[in-house]
Amino acid sequence: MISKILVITGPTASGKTRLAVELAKLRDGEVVSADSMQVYRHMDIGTAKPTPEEMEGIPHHMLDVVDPEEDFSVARYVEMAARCVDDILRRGKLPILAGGTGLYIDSLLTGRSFVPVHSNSPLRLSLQMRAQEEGSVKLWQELKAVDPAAAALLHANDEKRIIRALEVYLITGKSITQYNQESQSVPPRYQPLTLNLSFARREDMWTRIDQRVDSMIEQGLVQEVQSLLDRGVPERCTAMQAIGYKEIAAALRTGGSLGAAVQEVKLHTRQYAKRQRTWFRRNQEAKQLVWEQEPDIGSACQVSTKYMVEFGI
RNA sequence: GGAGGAGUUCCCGAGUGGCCAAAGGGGGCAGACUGUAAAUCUGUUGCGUUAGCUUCGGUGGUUCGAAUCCACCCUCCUCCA
Repeated sequence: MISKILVITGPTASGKTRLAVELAKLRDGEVVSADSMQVYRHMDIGTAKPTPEEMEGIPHHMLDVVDPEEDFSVARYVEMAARCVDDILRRGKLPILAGGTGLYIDSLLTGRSFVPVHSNSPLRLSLQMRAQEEGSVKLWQELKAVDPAAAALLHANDEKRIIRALEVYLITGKSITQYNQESQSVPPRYQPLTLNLSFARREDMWTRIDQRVDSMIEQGLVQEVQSLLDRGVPERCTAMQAIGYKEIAAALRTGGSLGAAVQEVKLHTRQYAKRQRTWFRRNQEAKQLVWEQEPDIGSACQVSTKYMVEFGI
């Protein structure tokens, strides 16, 4: 018997957090965040992490689970989040998985397993250096020799994935294609009712994004970034790649214009939202909640409740 | 008023007689995505289904042929008054 859970997806600033809390209140649920950046401590403003007030007493999981300088990855996410979800289920409550990181959500739901090769091996470093010097095409050709199926799926410029595929083979002697096939045969871990939020017109989404970025600045995003830097968090670590952090950190380092950095943050956020939309759009099963102009949580709750009853949660 | 310089496709910016619907970058749009995923990568981007049509500030020339040459006009910038 596969447990049913509620999943809320959608691009950034589409109202996932608020809807999750409202539905949690209505159905005695707890929220499990599916966000690759909200997992980091001390990164609150720029990740739009729900505040205690916004949580309204609803327990939230998978927030603040690692320090910014720590390594984190999908594999760790799935492991930790699954534990949270199972625990919520065990306590007879409804798990509400809410977030914008498509890979994390899909990986958790499908029960996908990951190749037990850590991504910070010395081998990876040397492959990265070789990619710099010899070009990723060279590595792609090597991959093609040992794992033609993987090479066929990857573009010769897709350095990161080529390196991953290659390191898996070199370390385990087994191709990533084989691992992936095994992973696909695993039955899904949960049965989701997915609510996907989106805006009817992208201009409305852009407006909201701009407003959100402006308000992050007002709330002190610059200081938050500064304190991360003061803390010694290196600019190249994953956490500092987050939109809103990398741009401002760069401006602080170079003495560049903060105003220009803010413009960049807005642009990058829009582009990110676009990618999220692409990811979530391919889920044909998802129930679509489309905002006419702004998120209308009230009516979304009603519609969602109906879906939930149909679905049996 | 005088002397120079510049106006290119959504933006920046190359292009100085044919190989130019026009490099490159940005942005947009579309897509991919199995241990960095807020990352990374790909395709596409004047109109038309094709023939072809309409573009490079404007108008008119030169030429078999012009974004590229000439004339005048308009706008902007710099310098001298």
